[in-house]
Amino acid sequence: MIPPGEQEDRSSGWKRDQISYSTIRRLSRYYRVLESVAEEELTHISSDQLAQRNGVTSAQVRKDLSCFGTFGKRGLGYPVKELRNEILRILGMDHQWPVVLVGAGNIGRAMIDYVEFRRRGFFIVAGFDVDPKKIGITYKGVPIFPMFRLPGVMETHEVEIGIVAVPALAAQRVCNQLAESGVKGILNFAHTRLIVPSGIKVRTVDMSIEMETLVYVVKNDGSFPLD
Amino acid sequence: MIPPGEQEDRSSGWKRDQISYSTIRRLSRYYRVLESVAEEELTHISSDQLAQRNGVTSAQVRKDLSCFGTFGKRGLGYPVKELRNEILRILGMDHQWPVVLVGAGNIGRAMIDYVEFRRRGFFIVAGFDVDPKKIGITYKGVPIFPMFRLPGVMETHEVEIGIVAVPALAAQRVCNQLAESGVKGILNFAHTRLIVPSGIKVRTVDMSIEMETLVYVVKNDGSFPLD
DNA sequence: CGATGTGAACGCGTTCACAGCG
DNA sequence: CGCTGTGAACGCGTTCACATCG
Repeated sequence: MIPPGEQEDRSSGWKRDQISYSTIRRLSRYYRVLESVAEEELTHISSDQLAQRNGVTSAQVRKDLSCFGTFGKRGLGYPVKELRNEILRILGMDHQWPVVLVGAGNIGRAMIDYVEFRRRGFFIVAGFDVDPKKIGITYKGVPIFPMFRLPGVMETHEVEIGIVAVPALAAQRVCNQLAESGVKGILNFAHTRLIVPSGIKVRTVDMSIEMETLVYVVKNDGSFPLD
Repeated sequence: MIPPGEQEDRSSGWKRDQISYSTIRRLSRYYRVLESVAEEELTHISSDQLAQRNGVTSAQVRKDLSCFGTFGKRGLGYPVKELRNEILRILGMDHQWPVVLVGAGNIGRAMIDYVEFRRRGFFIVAGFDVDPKKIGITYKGVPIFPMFRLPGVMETHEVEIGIVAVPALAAQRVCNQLAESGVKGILNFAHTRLIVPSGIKVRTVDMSIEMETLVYVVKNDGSFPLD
């Protein structure tokens, strides 16, 4: 049913293969380590060091990286800064990503506050809300607009990513509005499964599920890894 | 290196087996569907209906449930309310879980606001912060205390779960304090990998990683499932 | 007949082990 | 010799297929 799925090369010489969800998430964590190591002026790092700092095996690190190219030097390790830049590029963090935020409640404002976001190249161009008391204000430099301005703002800023931080009951409606405005990816904090047209990617972060998973392992001294 | 790990039966007649992380998370979602279905006064639901409402296969649903017992009736489906209660019990949500919150910033307050939490049996007994401006106030009925009161509050309320909602730089210190006060599980929102004594479970929710994963699939039209 | 429960088959990510190279 | 890169082996969660039972 699924065709062999050819996959052409990108800008630099990638290997073709199917990259897994887990690999991408680990890449994101390797990057964090490389960032701090770079400050220590170390020039090279071994797969084993990277592994230990992330709670995985060195073979895992090497496999993950080998999906994208050959970055290491045998007997030496990986050049810290080069590898860091490489991962940056792979993740698409080598340029800025404009983002819209729907819902200016606590979660929404937390996202605006989140300094790590800015550092990683995400910037929230505007927030949107239905609450008249929130509309018109500017929170930490981010203007909060009424919903009807969503399509316009998304178009002018060429926004592809939206954050949904509204109550569960409003989430699907907001999601539809984002979809109509041409969103490509949604980070959803609402306690609901969103239905989207095919092609739009949704990542839901559900605090309830996280808590329940945590409680389960605590209660049963569960042995599966949580992280 | 890891001993075979026997696993004894609990209260009612569970099956012994190794439950997977994914199974628990799905259970949490099945529960949500059962909740809404129960309101529609339907008495039974098939694995197929449960599956479609969650974007998984019916075989998956049956396998998941069969880990914990035999709840369905052949040719009929699963009794909605019974199954709901069963899952409630499996997840440990059949009783209240007192929780402490460290960090009364936006994320912290978002957790206090999060109504779903209350409904699921989590209640935040107190918040803690180092900011004198926050200490002493009460947010939505939750008092905010100075850090030194953490051990006392945790003991009197027999708290096992803590939420870390502080900046990355403070997270490990807070984590240590929680550990010393006898925490069993931590939900961590800080952009850091926490080091904990063995036995303490940590679930980290890192918005940066979520965003970067999302961006990757958007950018490369990634084909792996995000949710 | 309809839907569950489950052993067997499958697919895929992780780990192992070692060849290869600086 | 040290560490990378990688094919092969492994383990495990998912899917298939069907016996089973109301």
